Amino acid sequence: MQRSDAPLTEILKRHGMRPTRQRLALAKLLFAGANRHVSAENLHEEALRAGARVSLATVYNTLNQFTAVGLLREVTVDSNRSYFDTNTTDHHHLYFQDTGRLEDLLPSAVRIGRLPDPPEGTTISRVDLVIRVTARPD
Amino acid sequence: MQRSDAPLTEILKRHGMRPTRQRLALAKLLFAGANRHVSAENLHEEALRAGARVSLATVYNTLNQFTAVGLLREVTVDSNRSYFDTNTTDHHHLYFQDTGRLEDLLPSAVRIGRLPDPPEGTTISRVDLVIRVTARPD
DNA sequence: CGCCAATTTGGACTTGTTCCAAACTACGCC
DNA sequence: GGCGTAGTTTGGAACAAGTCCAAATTGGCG
Repeated sequence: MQRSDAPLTEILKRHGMRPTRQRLALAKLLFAGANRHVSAENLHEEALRAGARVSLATVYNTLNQFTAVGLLREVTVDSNRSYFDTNTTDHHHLYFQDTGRLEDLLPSAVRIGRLPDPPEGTTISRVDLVIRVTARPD
Repeated sequence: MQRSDAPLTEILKRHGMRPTRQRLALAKLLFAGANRHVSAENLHEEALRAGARVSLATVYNTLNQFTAVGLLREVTVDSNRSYFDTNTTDHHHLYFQDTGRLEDLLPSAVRIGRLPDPPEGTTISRVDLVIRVTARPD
């Protein structure tokens, strides 16, 4: 936390969270570079490897809090593990079923021509499109 | 199993499964009427209510087997529960986040204009589109 | 009918995630 | 700078969905 986590600190504060050591460490891993997709276990290991002392429970808490305030988006591609995406803008996903890798697709890569109107009394909260690919057998 | 499960028996045989009492009971619930979306717990309860003695383990086995042979399709909309869809043709889903209800969308209801080419060495195995709706706050 | 491989089953187990009560810490206040 | 307190973290227990397993059962063929 020595140098220039000022922006991260600001982001946390702006969303009503105290900039604790743990949250800053995780935020740094999540938001320092390019967009990423992480699972809780996954991020926990990475944090430990990076020397941050954070419990798995806190990683779960933090991922959920970040998601609640819109810093992350949950992606549902695997029915027994949650993934979180640092890219919260409108886009789609490419999922490599063999490896579990998840990749963003620019919204421009997919054109969704028409959507049905949502049923009476409901609004569309989100449209998720996932292209699942496997290694070509050959 | 008294009357006319012949077609169901046939379907099971055709897919290399013995038409056991349990599989016939589950198949009847799944394929007797309109298309449906079920979870394991869900189908298990229903089977018990209908008087079929089936263990939860068998429900899991059967759903997985049916999926493996293409009688069912797994739908991933909730990261901590699996849903199975009796409609295995090309279509999309409407998901009511408040209630967990899942509904089919005819392929004609959504037009996907363009898909990206799959990465080198991979083939698209499936394209899943889920429209998530919530009760309109008002 | 009798046999054998396929199937079912209850219960133990695993894995992902949440809960909880106790310990810790950020931060506004004097 | 210390203090108090509400917010946070934590390890471990608890939970839930799903799989595994070895023993018991059963479908189908000869």
